Amino acid sequence: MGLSKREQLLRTALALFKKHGFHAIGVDVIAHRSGVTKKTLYHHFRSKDELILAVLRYYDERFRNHFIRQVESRAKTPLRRLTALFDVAKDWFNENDFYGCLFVGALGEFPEPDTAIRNACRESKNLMRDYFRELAEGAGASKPKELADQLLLLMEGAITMAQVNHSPFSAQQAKAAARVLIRNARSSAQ
Amino acid sequence: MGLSKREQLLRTALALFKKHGFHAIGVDVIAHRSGVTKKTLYHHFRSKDELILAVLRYYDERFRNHFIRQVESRAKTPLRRLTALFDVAKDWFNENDFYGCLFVGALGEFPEPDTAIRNACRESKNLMRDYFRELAEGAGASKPKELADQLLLLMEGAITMAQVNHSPFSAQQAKAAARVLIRNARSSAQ
DNA sequence: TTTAAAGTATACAGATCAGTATATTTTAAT
DNA sequence: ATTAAAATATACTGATCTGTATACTTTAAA
Repeated sequence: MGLSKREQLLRTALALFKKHGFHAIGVDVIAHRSGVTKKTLYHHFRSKDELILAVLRYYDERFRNHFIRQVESRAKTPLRRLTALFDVAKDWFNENDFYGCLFVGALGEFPEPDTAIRNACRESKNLMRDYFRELAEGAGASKPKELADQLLLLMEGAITMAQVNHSPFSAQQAKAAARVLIRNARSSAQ
Repeated sequence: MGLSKREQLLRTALALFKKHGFHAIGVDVIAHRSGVTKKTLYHHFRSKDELILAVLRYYDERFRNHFIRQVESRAKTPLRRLTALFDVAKDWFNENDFYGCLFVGALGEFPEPDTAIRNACRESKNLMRDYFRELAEGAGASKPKELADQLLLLMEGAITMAQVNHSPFSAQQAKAAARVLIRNARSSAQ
């Protein structure tokens, strides 16, 4: 047996939202392309907003897990992993279905503050930041939180510019900048 | 006499697109809130897409001019201006109608490559990058283009994180990182 | 003062939007 | 085999979407 209907709906909606955004995609096309009726969609999700939220959570966990796993397999020390972040990002930017950060897209389409959708986006970035901080500590940075936040800015900037230029080159630029920031943070540690 | 109808439409549409994005805002509400009929809207713009494009161009020129003017008035040497970029960004993040970068929002909603809308977004970022490069050269960086691109990554990252956290603090984090990158680029110049 | 452009008011077309209703069929566990 | 949940097919509501049509009025320049 294949995927559950719920999982099928989440996957289809994710692919469509990634490419076209949220308001441009209707529930009809999501149901149809999932091989499911609209009634079934509304059986699993009370509303389109709830589906969107479920998609964000679904994607958040899978993406971050995959990203971190890639980093961990590619480099074996916290110091090396700090730069490997940008190698993994480069692979991501090269994927066919890369259309920028889904969460940033959601923030741009749902302005109401303190809503479930916006909070999910912030939480996702926070969890990634936590991983950066863990690595920065392990790498012996003098102020690991500051270094992690700076590297996160480079990462987010690289994501944006990869989308703008339809090129993964920003990942290399960010990696070069990251090396400077890391060296600086470690030398001030002495 | 007040603004021309065309200008009024551009301003209204800009404010609405900035907050809600593009697909979530209909031409009816734009016309109505401009105090204009839909017929008049379609007299000035052939389609909604053309209105969107006009809004992007309108905003691009005004925003960049304003941004650069602020930088130039706040600091008087290229070196100081390189860090002043992030002070001006902080003011921007503090504005009531700050909802992230309009162009990044457009990229998230219009996936079709090589379209007028996407090209306008890329062009806008290119022009800002050119200004960064001009400053980096004037500041005596060893590789001014590289420094400028790195600072642009920090800037874009700061914009994203300001929206995520609804806080201008990312501007200060980016400024601190920028200082390190600038110092490094100037010391390797010797 | 004539005249053409720009504007208004209003309604409409045809499509699509989110979400619901009805009635039937499949599925899976007891 | 029975039964309840899950799914189907289909149609519908009422709203909203982009874009157009018709008929009338204002505006501003020649």
